[in-house]
Amino acid sequence: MDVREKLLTAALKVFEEAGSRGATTRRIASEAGVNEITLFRHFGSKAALMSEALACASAAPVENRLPAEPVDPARELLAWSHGGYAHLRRNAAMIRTAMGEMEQAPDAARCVAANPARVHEQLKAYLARLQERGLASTDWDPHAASSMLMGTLFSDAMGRDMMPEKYPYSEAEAPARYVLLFLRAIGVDAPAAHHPAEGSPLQDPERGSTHQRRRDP
Amino acid sequence: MDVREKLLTAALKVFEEAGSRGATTRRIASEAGVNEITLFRHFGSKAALMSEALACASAAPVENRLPAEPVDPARELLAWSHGGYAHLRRNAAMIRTAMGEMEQAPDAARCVAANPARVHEQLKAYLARLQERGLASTDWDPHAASSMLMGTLFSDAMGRDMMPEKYPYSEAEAPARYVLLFLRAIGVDAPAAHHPAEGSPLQDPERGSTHQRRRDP
DNA sequence: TGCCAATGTAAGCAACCACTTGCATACACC
DNA sequence: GGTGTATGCAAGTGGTTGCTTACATTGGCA
Repeated sequence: MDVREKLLTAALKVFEEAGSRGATTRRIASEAGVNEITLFRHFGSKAALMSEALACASAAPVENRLPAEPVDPARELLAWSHGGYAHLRRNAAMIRTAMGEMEQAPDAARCVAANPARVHEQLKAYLARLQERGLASTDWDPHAASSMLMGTLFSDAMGRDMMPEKYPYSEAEAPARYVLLFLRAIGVDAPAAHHPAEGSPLQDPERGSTHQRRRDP
Repeated sequence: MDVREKLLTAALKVFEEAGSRGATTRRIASEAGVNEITLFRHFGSKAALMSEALACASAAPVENRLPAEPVDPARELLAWSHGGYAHLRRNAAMIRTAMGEMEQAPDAARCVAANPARVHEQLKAYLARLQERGLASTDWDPHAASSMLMGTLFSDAMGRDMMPEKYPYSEAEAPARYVLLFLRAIGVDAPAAHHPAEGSPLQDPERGSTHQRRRDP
């Protein structure tokens, strides 16, 4: 493994667990198994190293794609949520630290914030398309709905480390639980038997049987 | 204003914008308009000051209460969301910083996490009561639903400072947008004309008229 | 007036920080 | 063998940090 690369990943790891002030050049170099001077010879300054490490870390793409034309909203939103949630969980520590230092290093925070802003636009467009195609109700706002689904996944991914008792579901099944509620919110039918392996146990036993809505009581 | 109190609020403010490593005793004292030595004479050490400041800050109660017995779910959940959201917005900087330092100072993070964990239990109990009383559908999980509503409000409150363009709604109306979606998710009717002042403009024009659900197409 | 507690000023300490200089070592390539 | 390049080691620079010591000032109260 190249020395530069070792230093970059070490910088990211130390940053995650100590913040930029706690990420001292000594600690980063030691984490990379490299002399501290090598760090300066390669990157010139700590600031340059940190900014490069953060930039290349948040450039990692999210591997969840929504089709331009929706076909099976339940299945597509579930797959999308799984991918996005996994990405959030993988980078949870970095995201938390970068958010915590937004006031002191707004550029780092903005670099981390670029990704979700773009993803939000994609989801919003997909949801609007659902409405156009008659695949969902039309009496809700795609922007708010997109914020809702993303926010739910985000705060689960961030809070799971801080309040484990608040999240009894496994990371694997949590997104499905939220998506189920979300589909009801936007007026999409609950998924049919698409995923026989994981479809059934995610709802309460009396599933669907008592779906009463009080209409003008 | 007492010197102790001035130091505590100054410590909190500096912590919010610089983190615990950036919150130097010199800076806190200067922020409080007090000599640095007075800080040590009052609190003995920086760690003691910070822990007391954080403890008393996160002890501030959330002023949103849910009734033990639900009467008007839409109105009650909307009021609850408004209160909780306002509290989150007020403490957003502190919460972000504390979350970012979870790895280095887990006790501070746990002290901040205590409040939402308790609130989550209250909301979950309320939602379960809604189901028992037949005021909502029964084919969803109160735990996941509580996480969803809280997570939505939380990530809006945290992200609004970092990505203003992602949140075009004002802080005043954002909770209502989410609550509207949430009520649909849990199968509660949209609020009737309870809030004539703010009820109408929060839904799309064709409100309720095209609430179609594809049933076994 | 004298006393005492709270606060301020000045100076400094050891530890740590980012970063530099000077020199030794290793290894690849000609 | 000679040369250049990458790395390591030792030491040190000026600056900051948490915290201390010693002494002066203030103001309320007996």
